[in-house]
Amino acid sequence: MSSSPPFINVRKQPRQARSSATVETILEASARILETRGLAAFTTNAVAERAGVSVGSLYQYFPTKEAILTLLIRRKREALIAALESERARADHRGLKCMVDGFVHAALVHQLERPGLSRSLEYAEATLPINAETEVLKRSIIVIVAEALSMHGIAEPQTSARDLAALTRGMADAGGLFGETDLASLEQRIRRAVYGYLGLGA
Amino acid sequence: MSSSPPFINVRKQPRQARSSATVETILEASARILETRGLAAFTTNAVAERAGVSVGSLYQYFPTKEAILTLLIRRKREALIAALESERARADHRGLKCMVDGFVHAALVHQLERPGLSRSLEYAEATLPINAETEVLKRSIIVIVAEALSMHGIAEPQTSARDLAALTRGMADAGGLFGETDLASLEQRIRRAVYGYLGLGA
DNA sequence: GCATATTATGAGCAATCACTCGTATTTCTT
DNA sequence: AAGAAATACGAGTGATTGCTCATAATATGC
Repeated sequence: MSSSPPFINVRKQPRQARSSATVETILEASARILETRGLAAFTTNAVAERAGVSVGSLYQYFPTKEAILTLLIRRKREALIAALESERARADHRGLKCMVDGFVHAALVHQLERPGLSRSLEYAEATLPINAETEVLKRSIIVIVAEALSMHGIAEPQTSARDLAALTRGMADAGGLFGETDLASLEQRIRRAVYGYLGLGA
Repeated sequence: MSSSPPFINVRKQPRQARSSATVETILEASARILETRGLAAFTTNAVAERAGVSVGSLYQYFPTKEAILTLLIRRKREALIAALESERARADHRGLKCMVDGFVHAALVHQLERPGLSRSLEYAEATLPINAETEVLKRSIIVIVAEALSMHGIAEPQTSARDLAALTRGMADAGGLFGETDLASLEQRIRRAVYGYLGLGA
């Protein structure tokens, strides 16, 4: 009954620089496999091989295959949360429109950085047994947007935040799948939909 | 060089009623597994067991596991195409808004009928090696909407059709995941976004 | 009723899966 | 330099995978 470990998904905490590097290598190899060949190709043997690391090393830091997925999801989420929060802070004294633009831009850049990876992690999360920690991060993304919307008098901020996130994700995903390169154009089209949803004039 | 078989995904054409029933049973069992337990649980043994059929029977009608997925995807696509086309036919003499409403409604009902199944098939299709036939169906969905938009003077009808489909799918998917029951409310929110995208007044 | 096609069966195969464990190597501490 | 701790290794485990094939059961045509 001593202190609980800070990371339930990591079997052993890296104490030397080289083991931290190993963990990062494993995570990046996993990400590459997920984005290029999808969840079906995501096997522990494949990850170890791609990372240039033995399976044994992999299992020293991750108790299960799913733990890798969970950590990847958490990191992605945290990155998006950071981006959204910096956007909210910057937009506090600006108008609703300007702030929404910032959110859309952050979400779009975030997702189109590695579209295939985002897609795989998204599906994995919907299929995986519900992870409390991941769920909290998911909620807090919505909460950040919802609070910002609420501050500008938008009705039903929670629902609106969920809808806008879903709308943006859907269009970004399709853009990634279609091989869209003109990010600015896609961004503008998303804004049109978002403005319409919020009842703002174009 | 005789006539090519009508279905490349079916190993043997059912000739008796009972074998057709077997094929349907296999498809429905696959759908249930996909929607309740996801792609990872979708194994041929699991499908056969759930269908109450032997693996051997399964492989008499489907050359590979992926062939089942392909057929499920094709059927879903064809159903949506039929719904959209009936909507287009009915809306020929109505306004743009009314027609768009019909499209949104059809797409939403189609996806929320079995949200988990839609999600799994969607991801499977993005991961599977590109299937020409499936790609054609995907395109024709966009074409149907694009032509309708074009007829009402919407600029960039192809891109707009893709965007609206993606937007609707994203919001519907999130609604399904969230367990949203009020279909009418979700439909109305989607319409707000769509109207905004198209530059129509609410 | 009999021959022939059609359909159904499931034990079992090779391949692959997630994961373990005994051992070797490297780094840290002193 | 030497012992201890941390890290890396990879052959090998049992389980599961996609799928085959020899055989049995059923339906159809005459």
